[in-house]
Amino acid sequence: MPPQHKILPSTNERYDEVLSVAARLIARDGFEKASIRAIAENSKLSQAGLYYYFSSKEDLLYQLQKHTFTALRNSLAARLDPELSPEQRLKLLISNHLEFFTKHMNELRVCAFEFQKLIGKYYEDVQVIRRDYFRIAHTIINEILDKKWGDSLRRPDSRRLTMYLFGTLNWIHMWLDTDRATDLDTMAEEIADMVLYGIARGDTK
Amino acid sequence: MPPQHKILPSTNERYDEVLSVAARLIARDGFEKASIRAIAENSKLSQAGLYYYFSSKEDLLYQLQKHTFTALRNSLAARLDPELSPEQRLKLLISNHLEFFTKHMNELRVCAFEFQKLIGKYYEDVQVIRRDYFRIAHTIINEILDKKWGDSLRRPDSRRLTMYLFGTLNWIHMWLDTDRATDLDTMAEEIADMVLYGIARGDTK
DNA sequence: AATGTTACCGAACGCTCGCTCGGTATTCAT
DNA sequence: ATGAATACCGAGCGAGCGTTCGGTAACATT
Repeated sequence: MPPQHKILPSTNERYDEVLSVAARLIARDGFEKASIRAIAENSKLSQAGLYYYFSSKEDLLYQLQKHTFTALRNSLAARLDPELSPEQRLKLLISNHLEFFTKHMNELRVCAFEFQKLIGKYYEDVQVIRRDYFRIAHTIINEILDKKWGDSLRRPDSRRLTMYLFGTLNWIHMWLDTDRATDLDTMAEEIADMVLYGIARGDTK
Repeated sequence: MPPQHKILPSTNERYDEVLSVAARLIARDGFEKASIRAIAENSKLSQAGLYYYFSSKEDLLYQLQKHTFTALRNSLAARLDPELSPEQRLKLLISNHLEFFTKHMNELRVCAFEFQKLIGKYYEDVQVIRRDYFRIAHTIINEILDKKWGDSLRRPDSRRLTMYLFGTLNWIHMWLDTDRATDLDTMAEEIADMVLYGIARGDTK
């Protein structure tokens, strides 16, 4: 675990507000352009005051990503029932992801697009949770492939398929209008249907 | 068209080298962290010398994106044969995109992830080409949907489906190893098959 | 031979950045 | 009552940023 400036109780209003403000500004302006000064002002803190809660700007980004990604993974893990078919679990993963999107758009955006800005131990520590989330999806997709392809030589690569799905999910930040995010249930079904059954007629293949 | 510092002949070695170096550094470090100093040094130019070719850092990003995106769209347009079925045209779009990826990875990455850094007229000018590229994909997908869904109420939204596809394509920059990019043909087929026919058995739907 | 254009460069300006330092008011424990 | 911990703040440092300015050598034109 990377060095943390201070161990704080998780119920700290100021701390949470700073994270929320930082997520908003970093999501809008990018990590480099979102200055400590701007984050402090919008949190009603002085710049120096910020450093009571975070040891550096990178530490702030790290806390934000770790907190968000952990919440996303836990939200999924809590819902996944091993009794469900892999197809149903895939739909659940997608709708969980999109639901999380509506609730924590800024935070998720920062996780998706700024995670390469972390280096060294900060990076690796977040990467652990990231990989965990990936592994869940990867396992589901592998089970789906088992049913259709078995050990066939034409079986597609499950890791890449998982990446294709995450591409679709993460790219939503780039085009979906903040306010019009009402069709999330429809979208979750659309994406699941596309990945599972395709958009073209099966018999013309 | 945004103000251009200078109209230069397109066959200018120095100019091309600066664009190539800038693409490499911006792809690696991001637009803000890739400094004019670093770009100049790697181009064997002084900082001041750079401003002979570009009026500002934003102008440099604009030139890079416009040049790259135009080449991508033209490459696709030249290959698209209206005689082909929409399914075949979709495969062609995907393999053209991935082939362009292998040849101009840095440039494409900058187009995908830094296009929001342009503002005003710079942004809109690139957006025109971007939209053109989108429209081509959108049209193809609409034709595919026509065959399966017609006017059915359950027909999925073609714009969103197009965005899902671009998400998959653009996200490849985030995970594909530079050197190991040998399976591009396999990947193009994988993506096309996933989008067109899905990864699960059709009869268990 | 004189003039203009092209293709640069060294130096520096003004600004913003992340971060630190010394201090302070408030709360809490002894 | 006193000392320590908590939760900050004002001011400023040094570094790096994009950009500009005044110059200049090489070449082309007249």
